[in-house]
Amino acid sequence: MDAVDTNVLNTSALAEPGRGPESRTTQACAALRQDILSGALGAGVKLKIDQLRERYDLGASPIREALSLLTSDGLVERLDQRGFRVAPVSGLEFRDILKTRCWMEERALRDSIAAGDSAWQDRVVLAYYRLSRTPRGGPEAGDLSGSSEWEALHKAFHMALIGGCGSDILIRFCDQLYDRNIRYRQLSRPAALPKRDIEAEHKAIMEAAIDGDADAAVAALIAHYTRTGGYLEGSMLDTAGT
Amino acid sequence: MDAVDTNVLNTSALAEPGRGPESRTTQACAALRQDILSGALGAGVKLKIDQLRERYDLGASPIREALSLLTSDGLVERLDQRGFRVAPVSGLEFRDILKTRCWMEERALRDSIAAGDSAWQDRVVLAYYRLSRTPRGGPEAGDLSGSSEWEALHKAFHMALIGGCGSDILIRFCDQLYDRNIRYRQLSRPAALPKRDIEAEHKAIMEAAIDGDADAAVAALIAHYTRTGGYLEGSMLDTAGT
DNA sequence: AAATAATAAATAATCGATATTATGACAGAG
DNA sequence: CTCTGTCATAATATCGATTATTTATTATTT
Repeated sequence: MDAVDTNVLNTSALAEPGRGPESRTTQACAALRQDILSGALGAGVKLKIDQLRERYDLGASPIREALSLLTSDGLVERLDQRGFRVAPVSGLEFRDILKTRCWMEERALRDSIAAGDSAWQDRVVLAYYRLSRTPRGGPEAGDLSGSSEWEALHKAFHMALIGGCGSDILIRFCDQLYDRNIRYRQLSRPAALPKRDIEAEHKAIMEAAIDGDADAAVAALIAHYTRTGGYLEGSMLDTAGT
Repeated sequence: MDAVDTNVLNTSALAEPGRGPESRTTQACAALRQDILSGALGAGVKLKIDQLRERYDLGASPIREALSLLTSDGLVERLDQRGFRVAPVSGLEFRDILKTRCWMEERALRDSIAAGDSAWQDRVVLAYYRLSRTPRGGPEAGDLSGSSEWEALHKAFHMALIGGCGSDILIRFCDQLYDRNIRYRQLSRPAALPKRDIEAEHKAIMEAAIDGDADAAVAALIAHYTRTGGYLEGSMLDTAGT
């Protein structure tokens, strides 16, 4: 029996020298994802092919294919015969994402802890360590590129936490929801950030998880999410731009 | 002038009836989904563009785009620079689907019952009624087209059950998993079917749900799924492509 | 003879151009 | 003054052909 690895589109900008040249479609997909998640392409914005063609210096085919790939991830909307646009945001969807995410990640985290795999523990610790020693480079720095490295490590940490649950499907769903959630965080970045000690929260989650204290780990994780959620909810504005 | 629009029943998430003509991409997507779910395109089979181009009498672009759309639903796998193939099956994945699906649908069903929306109840009753009076037309009939109508109604019934949960995200995930699961059912169709009274199981689920008895409804639903799962597990053969 | 390199065939990915469709302005009727 | 239908414009969706890459085959070398 071979463990079939399901397709993972979430390439975190890893350029491997030895194997495989990236197709233009893959490039376009990564670039578009990046720009949507970072907010460079705002919610609801119409994605005209020619415009994107010029922006990324690519042909129309790879662009279209990349947009198609992103639609099922909920980042792009496909209006039949009317082109593509960045998926719009709404308070309703945000609450749905938050709720579903908390619930799914709780399950995944509990399963991971229950499995108690030592390799999993190692990955969690390592991911935490990398994250903790990387400055966020957030609003005060203003540099998106520095911040994007932090973003990657942050995601890696959270994915490592749930990575031992044994369900590829659950992991993939959480991955999708993580990405969809990021956009909402970007919407009110300056407001919510400085007030909390996020690193301490991460540490609490990590330690409880490694200790095998599922209840504490889950509580810390949920608090981590809902707290962010609360901030965002306050400073959310429905920018349904056409 | 010769716009022959083959109106295909779109099992996908959002489809507005009465609206303009379908794009070729949408047609291709529906046709491919149908053929993959029905098993006409077996698991792991390589999906060569030219081959599909001839099969559906379409250009390469719509085909590629349709395949890209199906990728994120887990029905098609995209090997960078090496084309597409039907997602392979495995016992591991089957168990993952079954487990995750039971767990997610339990949640969705409980939420739907808790919400207690009367419009939701109506939809459930209606869906059940339609399903119950439609013959399965399964292995003995051998007619796939008749059976595909039953398939559509069966899915509609199960989606109606969880449709009142209030979470679009959860509904979509369940939808995806339902489709992914169908393929496994097709793999061992003759063996598992005749032994049970599936209609009675549906009735039990429906009645408990309408009565507001969440525990009973969930128990019946889970039994419904795991029973099928057990049969399949027995007659499963790992036809791994590579 | 086995392993490696070179070549040929097949197929995927991409581009440029065309046909189709939606969008928005405008004129004319009610 | 509002509504309705028509037409010009912009954008999408699609096709046919070209280019790049992988896979299979054959030839060459140790």
